[in-house]
Amino acid sequence: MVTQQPITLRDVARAAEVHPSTASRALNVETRPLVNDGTVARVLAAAEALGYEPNSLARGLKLNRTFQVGFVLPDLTNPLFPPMVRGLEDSLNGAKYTVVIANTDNDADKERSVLDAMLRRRVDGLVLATARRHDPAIDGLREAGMPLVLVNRTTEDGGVPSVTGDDHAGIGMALRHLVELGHRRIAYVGAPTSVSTGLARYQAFVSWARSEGIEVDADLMVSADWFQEDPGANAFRELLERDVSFTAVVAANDLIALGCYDVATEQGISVPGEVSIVGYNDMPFADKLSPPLTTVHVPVYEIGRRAADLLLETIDQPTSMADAIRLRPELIVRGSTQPPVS
Amino acid sequence: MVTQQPITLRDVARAAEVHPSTASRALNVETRPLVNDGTVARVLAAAEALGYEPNSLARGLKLNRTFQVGFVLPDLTNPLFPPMVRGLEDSLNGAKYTVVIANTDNDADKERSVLDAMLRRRVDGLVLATARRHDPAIDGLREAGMPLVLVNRTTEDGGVPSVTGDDHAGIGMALRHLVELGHRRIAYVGAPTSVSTGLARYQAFVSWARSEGIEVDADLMVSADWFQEDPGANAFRELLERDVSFTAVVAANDLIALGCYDVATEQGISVPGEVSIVGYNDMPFADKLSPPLTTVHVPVYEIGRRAADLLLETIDQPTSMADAIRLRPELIVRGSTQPPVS
DNA sequence: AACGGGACTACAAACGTTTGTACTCCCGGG
DNA sequence: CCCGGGAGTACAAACGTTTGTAGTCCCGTT
Repeated sequence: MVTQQPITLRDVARAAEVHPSTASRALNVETRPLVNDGTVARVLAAAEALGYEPNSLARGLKLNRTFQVGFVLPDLTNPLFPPMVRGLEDSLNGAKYTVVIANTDNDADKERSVLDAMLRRRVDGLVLATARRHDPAIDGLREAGMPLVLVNRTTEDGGVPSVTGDDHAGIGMALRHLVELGHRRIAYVGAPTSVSTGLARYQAFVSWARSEGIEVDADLMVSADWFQEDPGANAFRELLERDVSFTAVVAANDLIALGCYDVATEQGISVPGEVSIVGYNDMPFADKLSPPLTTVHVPVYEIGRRAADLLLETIDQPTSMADAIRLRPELIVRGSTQPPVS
Repeated sequence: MVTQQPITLRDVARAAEVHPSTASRALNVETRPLVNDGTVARVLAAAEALGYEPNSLARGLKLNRTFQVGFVLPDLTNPLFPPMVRGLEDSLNGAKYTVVIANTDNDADKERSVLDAMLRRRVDGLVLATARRHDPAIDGLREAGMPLVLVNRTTEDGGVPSVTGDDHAGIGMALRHLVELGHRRIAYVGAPTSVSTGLARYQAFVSWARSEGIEVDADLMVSADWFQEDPGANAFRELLERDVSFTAVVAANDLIALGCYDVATEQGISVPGEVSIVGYNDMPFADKLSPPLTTVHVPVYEIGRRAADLLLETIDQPTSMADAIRLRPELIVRGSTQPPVS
């Protein structure tokens, strides 16, 4: 912990009595075979003894890399993202990379400007949580040859590696849970289909409803304007005004479910007494709501880790295939669902 | 958005028909007076036209700076921190700095290792949210000459700049609120006094109780083992077992208050019917609990911003005074407090 | 006995900046 | 007429790496 002025490669070279270039090759596992085993040992010992740590600026300058990757997300304050950031950092720090976070607040102008800043900062790669189904910004980045990985959402234009939760499976778990409890009239409070998750969850709901033999009634489906509480509340109000009967609702995410909660208390509807609600994401504090929210847990930390790994791969060999990794979610049953009373 | 291979200083020098060194001086506002006004104009124009962005690696290598600052915190997943991170980034990115986040999970070994990693990474400064009242790690960093700013918590060994909420004022707001509602028997569910916030809030409670003419009864004071839900629940249970009467409790933070909630429902005690509870921090979703939590809002984003500014100052002139900035909190009255029934 | 070549190592240039120093003008004063 | 000096600019070294190339040594083959 004492002040040590930086040890350079020259220092360890001198200590090992070799030329700096030899020391460099000895330390780099790629080039290590080029140098005699004895010398390698000497260099390694010297480096260890002196506590040598390569200067990543010099390294980056030479290799034309910044060892920084950008993470572009709507808003770090959304509880979905901190665990993802932890996953990213845990993976990337090990590889000596650094994560720089940028928030777009769902604003197109701001998104453009943060992407621009990232480019000028010369990040080595980008993790994007802001993809729309057709996204010119992403096309631009790809053309510019920037290594990319999408998380959470994907684009339909293909060719971009991504790591997401398996929305089809997840919605299936939610729906089957309700069906098993005995619900037959199940509503869906969705989200904009302009982003992949909104579309996928909608489609999954329809498809699972069919395969479970549940009636798919357009009157039972509404869409919130965004994945947030107020839009969710508005959508649920709209649903109630239609005056159709239902005993349960699947929400496109937890915040929308929260909006449904609000309207339910507002209108004196008991949850889960009169209507069961299941959310999506299992955000922190979902267990602290009243009633505790039954929801589908998506492995967010893991998504971060895998995205990091994928990005590193892409940086190292830009030719690599565009994997689309889907991680399996898990149903978390809490207090917001129960058999229908009817 | 098109692929542009990097423009270097040589390029703009060539375009402006000057030597790179002259271009460098012209672009740097510090050294600009050294060069003829006309040439400055020519260089600036060329740089603008070519879209020149200095390579920060080369710059950092020369200046012996990484333009990275570390943010060491217990856990990004704690909802207190994301807004703070946003504040930090908003301030630092403007100054071309990058924030690298490290979590300690409240583990001493891990803290040591992340600090070590930060040092080896040669960050230009550190923001610490993990200070204990006497903290050898911090002493070590100071001796090593690392620019530091503490947030949230402070150390008592002095001399380190810090940005915190004003806990004395905040606890005062909480207590006065309860007194104004008519409460006289008010309990305090505290937190470890080994960290500054724990101590300050405890002392503030005692001091405000006195000045408000409230009896300070040791039987009404317990301490949770940590700022978390389960420890809060245990502490509250202990308080109840003492079988002393009280009508309200001040909790040292929101999570501890949450623990009190849990025990209350568990033992059939109605909040706020039988006992009012006020928390501290105003964490996200505090308004979503049932009942919505009355709490003291601390300006976390602002803390981040100010910490960043302070750190930049400290980096630029290490002689600068060790300011201790205290930001004023605000009472947020929600549903967990009401006049005592008695 | 000479030579090709493998194994290893040293040399030097380069990445893109910043900055100390030296150079060239040109002007005014002695 | 010469010289000191200020203003402006160019030169070159340096930051700490990586890597292409050239050098040395020695062994085995002819």
